[in-house]
Amino acid sequence: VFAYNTMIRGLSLAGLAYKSVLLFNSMLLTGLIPDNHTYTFVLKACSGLNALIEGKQVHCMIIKAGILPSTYVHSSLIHMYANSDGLDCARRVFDGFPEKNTLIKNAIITGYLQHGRVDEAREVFDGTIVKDDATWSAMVTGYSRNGMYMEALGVFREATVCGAELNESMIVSALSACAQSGALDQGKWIHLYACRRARAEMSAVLSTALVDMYAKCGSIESSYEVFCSMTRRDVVTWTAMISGFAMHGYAKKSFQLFDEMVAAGIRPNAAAFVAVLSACTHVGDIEMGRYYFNRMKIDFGLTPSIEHYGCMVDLLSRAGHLAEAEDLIASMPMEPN
RNA sequence: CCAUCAUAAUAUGAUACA
Repeated sequence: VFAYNTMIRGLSLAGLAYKSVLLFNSMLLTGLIPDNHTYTFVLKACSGLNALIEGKQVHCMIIKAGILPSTYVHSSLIHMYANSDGLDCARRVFDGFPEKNTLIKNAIITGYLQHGRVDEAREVFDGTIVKDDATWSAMVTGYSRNGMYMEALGVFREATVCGAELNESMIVSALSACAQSGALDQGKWIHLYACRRARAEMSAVLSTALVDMYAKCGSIESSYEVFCSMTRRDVVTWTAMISGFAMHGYAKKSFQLFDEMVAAGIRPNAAAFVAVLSACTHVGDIEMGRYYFNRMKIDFGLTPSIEHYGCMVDLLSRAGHLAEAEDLIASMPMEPN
């Protein structure tokens, strides 16, 4: 059973959720009895596949096997239903769970937030007396993802007041809320807080959130300062900085950073190309636009997505090259949106 | 018999136009 569990989990972690479910199936055929671990892993694979029917089958097996209410198994069930568009079923699992603890509440709060049902999430959140860092973090992130930045920052402030430990996810989510709402002062405060709590260098994720926050709040200098202070940068960091300069109209700086990134051995992905193409659009540089659009295909073997075509159409149209823009739309392998 | 090792849930950054 242990070997199967490890493989079922491994396959779904490796993005092979389909094989993971198949392996679960062959495990059953051998006559082995799955344990609680097995159920959580295969449910996670079902979540990743949006496999509601298979998930329900597993749920039935859990019931028939007489599995007692278990935080892990039932959190996984809630997660699976929420992910597979079965929020009502998720609620029923939640309601049927006795002695609701923090973990099980976190699962249903997250489920509601994924579907934009913030009021219901808030209700459970308020009813959660013992909140752990995931509870706070889920609520901040959920509000932020649903465009309710003030509410997100409100919950963040509440967490600080309650003396809850602010973990990195929560700080990153709060910074994202500042970025999207232009709350520079609040962002600066969080920056100071993050500096104080950091024992070593901040993680790339946190620093990137700062780079993004300063850029979007109009403070490109501070953004670049944070960027320069970093010793490790991944493709997301570079992309945040490139789009920061693009938004402020410093296209040359964006191009320069793009080249530096490639020289540093970081492979640009689709998002990096959107960023550099948007730099072209903001200054109307058709030549550079064509250059990067071609490099993307030829040098990096990336297939342009609808966003890339969108950037090019935007760029060409603004410069009055309407016929070329129209031809490009006609040449797209996908339906224009 | 002892020692050692492996498997649990939820949250977290970038991307044009609008």
